[in-house]
Amino acid sequence: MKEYPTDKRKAILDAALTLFTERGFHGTPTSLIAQEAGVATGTLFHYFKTKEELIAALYLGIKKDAGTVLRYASKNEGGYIKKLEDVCMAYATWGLKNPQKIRFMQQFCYSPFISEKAQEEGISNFLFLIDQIALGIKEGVIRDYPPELILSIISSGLMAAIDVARCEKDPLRQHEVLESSIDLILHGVLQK
Amino acid sequence: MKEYPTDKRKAILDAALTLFTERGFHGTPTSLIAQEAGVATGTLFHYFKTKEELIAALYLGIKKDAGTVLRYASKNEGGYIKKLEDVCMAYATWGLKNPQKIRFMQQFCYSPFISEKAQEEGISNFLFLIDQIALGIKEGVIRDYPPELILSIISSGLMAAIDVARCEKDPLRQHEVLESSIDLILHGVLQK
Amino acid sequence: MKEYPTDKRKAILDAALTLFTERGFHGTPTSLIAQEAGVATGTLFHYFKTKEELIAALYLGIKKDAGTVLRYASKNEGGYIKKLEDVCMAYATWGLKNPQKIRFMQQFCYSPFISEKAQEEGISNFLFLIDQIALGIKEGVIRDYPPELILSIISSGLMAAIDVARCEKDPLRQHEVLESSIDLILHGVLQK
Amino acid sequence: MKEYPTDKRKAILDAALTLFTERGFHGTPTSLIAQEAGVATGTLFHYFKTKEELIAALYLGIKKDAGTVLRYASKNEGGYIKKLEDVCMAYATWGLKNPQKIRFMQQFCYSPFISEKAQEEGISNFLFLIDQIALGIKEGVIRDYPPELILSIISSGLMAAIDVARCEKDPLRQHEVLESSIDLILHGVLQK
DNA sequence: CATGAATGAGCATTCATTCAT
DNA sequence: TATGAATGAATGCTCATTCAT
Repeated sequence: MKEYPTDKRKAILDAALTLFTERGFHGTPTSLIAQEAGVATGTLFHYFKTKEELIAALYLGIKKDAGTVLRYASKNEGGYIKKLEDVCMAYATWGLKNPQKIRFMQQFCYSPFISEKAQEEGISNFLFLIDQIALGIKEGVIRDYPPELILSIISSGLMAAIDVARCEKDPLRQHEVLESSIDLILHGVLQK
Repeated sequence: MKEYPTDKRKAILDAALTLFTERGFHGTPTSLIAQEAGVATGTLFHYFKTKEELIAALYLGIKKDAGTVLRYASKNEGGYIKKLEDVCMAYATWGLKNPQKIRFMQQFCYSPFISEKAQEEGISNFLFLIDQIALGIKEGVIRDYPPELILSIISSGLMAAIDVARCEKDPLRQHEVLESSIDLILHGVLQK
Repeated sequence: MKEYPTDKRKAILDAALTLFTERGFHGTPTSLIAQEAGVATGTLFHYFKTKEELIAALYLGIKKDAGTVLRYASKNEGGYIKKLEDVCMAYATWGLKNPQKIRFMQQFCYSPFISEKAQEEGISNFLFLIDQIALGIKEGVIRDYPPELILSIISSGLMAAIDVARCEKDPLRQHEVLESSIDLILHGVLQK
Repeated sequence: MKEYPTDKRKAILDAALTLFTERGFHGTPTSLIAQEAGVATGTLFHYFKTKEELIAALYLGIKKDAGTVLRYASKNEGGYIKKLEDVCMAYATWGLKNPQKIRFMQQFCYSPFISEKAQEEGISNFLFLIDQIALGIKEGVIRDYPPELILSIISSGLMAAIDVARCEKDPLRQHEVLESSIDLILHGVLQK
């Protein structure tokens, strides 16, 4: 399905992202979103039939963003391990630069506000990583454990890493934290 | 009846835990909590001045629970590594057996509903682990990285492990998943 | 300040005035006001952010009403004393014809429900009378006492007069009471 | 009916007076009154069956207080006019020294919270003044107007005077204001 | 497409009052 | 007498959503 991004539609999504991360889903009235976006309350419901639909759209957009980053990074040159590291670093860096998006995902990935359909649709962006990991196992580069488990552990580790890195002010130190984290995480996952 | 004087406070907390995890914070009216707990709505506010205070009490109680489990496990016999494994397994097992408590923490640890004070108070139960990890580093058993980072990665990994394990029906399989996870996580953290 | 009197806004104010005087501020639920005004509860809060704001609006509106009556009467032809009598009679007559507005002011002028700001804003409508009294003193028509004190005594006397007059059924008798009262009050204030 | 004032009963009345004048009737929960009085919530309802009964008791007590002051002053030596002045000054002075009681009466004399019965019972303390005024008229000392009207104007004038006097800090100035006021008020009421 | 006034169900919280102890 | 935990009806206010313009 194609989307026709309008100024207003984007303004609403942007305002919603900021407000949701600052105040939570239920702490953010649609009227406030509309106001911050500079549109009328009715307009919001013109673009999104429901508040939940707005949430879902935001969720899927962010997941797609993240997926794009991952896919792009996985096309880098280099051996399997190098590529795996690059993918992790790309994801972590993206998360560090988009704190609102990360916070949004952290806040809502477990919440009942995200419908199952949206949940699954969001996950679909990451399924290709499962295949990559399965390949790594077959090639003897990655330890032989269920690929889904490995992916889960890696991604949750990266989320934690982003949180820790965000506590640092200095960008250099932030990068160091991410590198350390990726070393710690992958060291547990790789053979040898 | 007389032997077990109704602990209304506990009944409220229990009902709240179940309902919050099922329906989310804002999806759960206080009236419903009171009803499920078998008390009047006013009674709820007699024990908890505010809905938020109820949340905080729940949060802290669960954190304390988890802390107790950890502390108890860390007194086991055995070498440093064995103890670390035991602690991880104890925590993961507790999480698996208390899915509501884990879900609650997952849902609310990032949410704005938890005040900073409660947040910090909750974390305090885990600070002793930082010291343990620092000790491990000094003894050359654990890789030389910031202890806070290591703790973050371990605990987020365990949370992910619990999620994956919960997808399995067979308790044996569940245990296997936890063991695999702990292997994956600690392998990255330990020397050699 | 501009006002945009809407049908609904006015209906709410009218209903509130009646109900507040009949049942008191706290004895009047906003839901009842809305119902009597023929609007939804939400509509009331669309026009008045708060129940207190509704009160304040009512209070200021009535004060403004009264001020208008006074200013209009003070433009009458005639000597100073005649004008003073006219102003008093105009005010008392207005009060007698608008019993709800008078009762409202009596009930709420001392109450903590009226914010200080509203209080002062309300009084501002009457400040010009102070100047008039000061002028009378300078011209030797009014006895030499603090103008504020004289105004206080006159206006409280008029309020009492209205109360007494209201006990009469016959409009003629009511008017007589007012004339008697004004005679009694001004006789104490005027020279000679 | 006799009253058996207990420590607690008095403590409750005192606390109630202070709180009612500070926060209004409905702004003052019985629980707060009990707390300030240093008794349990149940105890308040032991002495006063109802919050309204407490109000009424307070109201009648204050009215009785005021009545006592008036009766006492009306027994002074001196001619009719001197006695009238004394009574007015005694009342005004009492009001100035008991601001809470005055404020309470101002707040509640028009409010629907005071039952008619209590209202009438309260007024009964002042009926003897009507007779006094009627006597004054018969003797040609007071102008020939309805005694109830004259009493209303005098007492409302005194209330206004108290309000104005309370704005002064210096007790001497306060007394001056009261004397001025009584002069202004009675000058309008007395013959020649 | 855009608006924003209007809606009314729903919710957190309060508080007078009761009653078992 | 005195207590204070318990009650639950009542209330101010919110907010997602609609719809006439």
